[in-house]
Amino acid sequence: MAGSVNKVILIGNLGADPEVRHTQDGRPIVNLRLATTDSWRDKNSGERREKTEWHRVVIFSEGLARVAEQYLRKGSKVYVEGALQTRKWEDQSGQERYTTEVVLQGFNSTLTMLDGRQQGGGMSESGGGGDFGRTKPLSGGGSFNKELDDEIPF
Amino acid sequence: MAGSVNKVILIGNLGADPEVRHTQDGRPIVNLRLATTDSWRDKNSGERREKTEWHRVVIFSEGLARVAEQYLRKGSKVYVEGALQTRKWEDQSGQERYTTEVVLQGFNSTLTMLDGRQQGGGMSESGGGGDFGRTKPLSGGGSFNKELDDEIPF
Amino acid sequence: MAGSVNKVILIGNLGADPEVRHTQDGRPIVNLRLATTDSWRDKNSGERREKTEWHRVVIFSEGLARVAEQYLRKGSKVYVEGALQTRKWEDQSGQERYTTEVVLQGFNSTLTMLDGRQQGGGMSESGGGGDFGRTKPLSGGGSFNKELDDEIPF
Amino acid sequence: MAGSVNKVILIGNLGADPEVRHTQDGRPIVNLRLATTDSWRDKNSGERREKTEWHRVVIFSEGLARVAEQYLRKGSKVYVEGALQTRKWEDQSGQERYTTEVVLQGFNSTLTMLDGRQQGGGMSESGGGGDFGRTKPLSGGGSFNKELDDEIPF
DNA sequence: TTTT
DNA sequence: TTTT
Repeated sequence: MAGSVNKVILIGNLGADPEVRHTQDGRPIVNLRLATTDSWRDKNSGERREKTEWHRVVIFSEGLARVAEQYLRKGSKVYVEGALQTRKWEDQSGQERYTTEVVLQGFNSTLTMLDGRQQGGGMSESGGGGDFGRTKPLSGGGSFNKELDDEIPF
Repeated sequence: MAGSVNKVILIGNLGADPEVRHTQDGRPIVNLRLATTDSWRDKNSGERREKTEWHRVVIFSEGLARVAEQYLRKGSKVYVEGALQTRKWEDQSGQERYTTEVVLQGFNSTLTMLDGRQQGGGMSESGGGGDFGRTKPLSGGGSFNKELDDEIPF
Repeated sequence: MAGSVNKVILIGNLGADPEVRHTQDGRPIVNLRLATTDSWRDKNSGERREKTEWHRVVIFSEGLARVAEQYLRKGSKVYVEGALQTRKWEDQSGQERYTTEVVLQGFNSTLTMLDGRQQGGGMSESGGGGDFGRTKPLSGGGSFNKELDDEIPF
Repeated sequence: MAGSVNKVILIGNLGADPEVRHTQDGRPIVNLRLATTDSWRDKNSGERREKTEWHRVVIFSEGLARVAEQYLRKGSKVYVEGALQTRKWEDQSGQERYTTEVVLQGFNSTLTMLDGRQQGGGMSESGGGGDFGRTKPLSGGGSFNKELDDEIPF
């Protein structure tokens, strides 16, 4: 459709280490579980209330995927910019299910680490840190791989 | 959590007239089905490919809900700014299901109509049009009604 | 710096036809004057007040520049996504001046037309219209040309 | 104008402590100098190049201003969401000058601290830290005070 | 003037 | 399952 925009911006922390799968030709695809927490004061009780939202982030952009695999860990705080995508799948009983994800793929996708040092483990052997060893928000390199959705069993 | 952001920005067209439900105390809650379409040229075949993504938008902000009810129709083009929220529900067979929606509620929610005239019907009797008869992006008035999730059967 | 983001999102109308200049090697650079209008009701007087903000948009991305040149006209409504940049220049009297612009350059830049038909003139001969004859938000192609700032007299 | 959006999203570090001024009736207005840094690899030389952009942020929202005054210091990393605004002023020689700022005022303005602890000084006596002692992105409280632009000598 |  |  002419003139459409589909953009998600999240800042949150990883609830687990990145999950990495690979396509048949060896490119990495990374899944993140990202938490954002909203808190507010209840107008009636005056109590402070808090609600955490969990997001599924899927990184198809090769450069961003490699970076996420190397530098992100459980607890990492990241800025993520991608698009909403809902995919259909079948559960064990053959029923249709839908899962909505934030997809980083192609242009206008960004991943930036917001904590200079990793608080999880595993950084030492890989070196780097900070903004993944580069300093610019990492952007998707333009490869559109929508077909991958099909070939990958989530 | 300190320093978290959860923001969705969409520009698209309504696939149907807004669905309006009401809370027990009479406030409207509006559901929109919003389409965004992405198109690209396939790198291998060179063919133009297109993919439409459908989004569920739920408007809890009273002001925005009233405006959506009055002025939006199937086909309307809108700018929407809200937050991602996934809610759990049970299907008929008692199985847990999850639905992810773009929620307009409280601060930092916006709804702006992008077509000066309605292309669906129903605008004439209500007057208005353009940006709903006002010209500023309509913003959520701060009422947080997370409890509503429970009381409303989607 | 690690973890920095610089993003501007505007939806507004062009106050004039795009201005096009060319680099020595023939690439187009396009300047837009874009208006956004905010309106609100004065809390004291109750009167409706309105304020228009004018933005300078500079398009270095070759693809977006060509599209803007071809399809945008005075009055066109556009969605623009770019970055803030302030450049220094000297006025006639040799005094330092600063101008802040929204720059579309490289990744994470987007330009999308939001009115299907041009309301200014000049579209007929160029054909196109809608979302510039393609339907995906046009993104900057990755060419970083910061040096251009210097070679171009604004 | 119907359907306009004016939004700036920045993540960067403060180059100096917040500057605080007060209106005649005692409300604080805070100015921040915020740096965002973009880096890229030069396509010709292959060298890594870096460019820092400095932004003027003005906080009119009373709640956000108090928070910025209390918890932000030189070096603090923040997420800022506001709107672009260019104001005209006269220099000493009576010449018209323009300054573009990111204004946090009213709805759709947000300020979130992204470093849990202050690295500058001055936090100890004020306590707090983290997300300013609350955990939700702080939002402008809805007070539109555009008139302030006039009454304040920057 | 920040940060890495 | 994160974070404060």
